[in-house]
Amino acid sequence: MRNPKIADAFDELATLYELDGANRYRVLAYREAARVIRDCPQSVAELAGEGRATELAGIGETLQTKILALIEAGEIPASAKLKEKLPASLVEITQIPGLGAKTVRKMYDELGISSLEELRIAASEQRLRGVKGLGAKLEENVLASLERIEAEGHERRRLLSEAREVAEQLLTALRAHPASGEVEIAGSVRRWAETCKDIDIVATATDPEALSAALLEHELAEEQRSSGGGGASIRTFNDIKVDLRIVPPEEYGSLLQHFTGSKEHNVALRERAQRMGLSVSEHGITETETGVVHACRSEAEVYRRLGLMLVPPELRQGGNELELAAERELPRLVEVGEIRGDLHCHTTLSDGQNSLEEMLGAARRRGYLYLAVTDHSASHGFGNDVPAGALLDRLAEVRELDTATRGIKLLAGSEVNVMPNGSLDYEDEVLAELDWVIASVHTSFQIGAERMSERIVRAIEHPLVDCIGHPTGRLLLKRAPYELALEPIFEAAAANGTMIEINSNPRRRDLNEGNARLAAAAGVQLVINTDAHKVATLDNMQYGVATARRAGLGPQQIANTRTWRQFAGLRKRI
DNA sequence: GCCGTTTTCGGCCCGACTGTTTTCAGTCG
Repeated sequence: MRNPKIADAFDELATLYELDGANRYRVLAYREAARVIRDCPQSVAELAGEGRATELAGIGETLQTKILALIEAGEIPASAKLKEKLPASLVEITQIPGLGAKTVRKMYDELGISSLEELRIAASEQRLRGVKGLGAKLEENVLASLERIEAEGHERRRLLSEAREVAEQLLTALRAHPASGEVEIAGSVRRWAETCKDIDIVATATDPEALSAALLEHELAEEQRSSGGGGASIRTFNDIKVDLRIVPPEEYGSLLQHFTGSKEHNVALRERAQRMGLSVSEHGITETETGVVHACRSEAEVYRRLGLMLVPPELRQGGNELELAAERELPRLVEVGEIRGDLHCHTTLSDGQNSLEEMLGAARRRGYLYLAVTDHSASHGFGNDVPAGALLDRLAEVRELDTATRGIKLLAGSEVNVMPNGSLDYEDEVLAELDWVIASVHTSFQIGAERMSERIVRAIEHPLVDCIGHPTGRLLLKRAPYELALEPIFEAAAANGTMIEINSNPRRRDLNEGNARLAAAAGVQLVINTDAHKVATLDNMQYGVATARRAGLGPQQIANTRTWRQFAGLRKRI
């Protein structure tokens, strides 16, 4: 059983307990456990089988027993028992914004509401206001939420790239406004998370009303949600919610820290503060004993007062970053400016939109020292296949262009398909002519973890394969990774000197941060590539670098921060 | 239910907002 399924079961159990009126800290414990299980890079089912799930923070003997029961019986006995008492469909009602377990339980006890449809009818018949504490406004909100849920399914997340585009435009506009002081993006966008729900911006201003107005009047704003001296809120034309919060300069650091999150990071930060006799909020740091409040102008001050190094936003994940910050051992993270070359891109030869010359010119303008052009291979579908003959023609073209170009080395490469049995779709004699070979899986995703891992390991062991492309095949918000075991893959890659890619396409981010961290720890050389299909998407490098930063990786762990000469020294073939 | 610079019991992050109240519980980020 995979981790997300176990995590979902505990989330459901947490809500059931909450509906049952259990101790809130017990509920919290189940929710925390669900999060830990979801984020765990190893199979929690296997850990529990070995009696080692208790090594995870937040999982004790009781939860381990429940995990084993879940795997054995398909359901946690405690959940089954609660579902005899309460309809399981109440859980789904708590998903509606504004309706927590307490309210849902009350509506069930007093009105017998146990499904979304019953809720809709009761709200439209204005029967909810008969319950003490519920009123007309709630009925209105419930109906609006139900309508939205019907229209767009559950709450819509979007790719970071989509939100960043909007966030950066707004940031530029707000910073240019005469009333603005400090302006910064906060939230998941600032942490470079894979997906996000909304955009948070925090600011100081000489005239807060005027700065709020600037957001409301921005050309991207479709709906003005609210406004005032404390900030403003809009919805953009592409339906992204944006919150601007404005505070006095002396509280700016505290506010920025607070709204950058993550939630898990802030919880850990506050727990640490409490042990020091301090209390952290978005207004400042309070000495519990004296009540003295220290408002913080900068984020650095927030962390300094807690005895910590400034934690880069990408690392604020609620992992071990605070311990590292306390020991002054936070890693020095790789930066976009340190990337010296891109080793995965496409041209019009396969499915790209720009020519070889155009891609080379763009790479050169970026200041790269090398570029590998890696069009798809012989068996690639969609009419974008490149027969061996065409590849050899391209090779000659690359050699000629490389000789004629100063300042950047152009490499002849290919992104070859790894067939289901692990073989490649060009003959070795053809591959041997190339400077750089990426092997990727593009077909037959459903062959099971074991066969998929063997397939990729075989490609890794091929002497002419330099690198594995987008290793897990996931597409964010679209397609789950295919089933595979990464441990043997990382082990084989380290042993064979085959590099592994962090694909920077914002829909891929593959490897993801957790797996990139594990790969680096296993001694694998990582390469950050864009997989660009046109000149503009060479800019996606920032997303791959963000994933590496979130994995805590520095330039020494990323092979393409090297010059080409240094890079060549890391390769298995010279 | 978990966990230990509070160490096997007694705590467990904080404040704003909303809608409903007339002093606050519930929800959310």
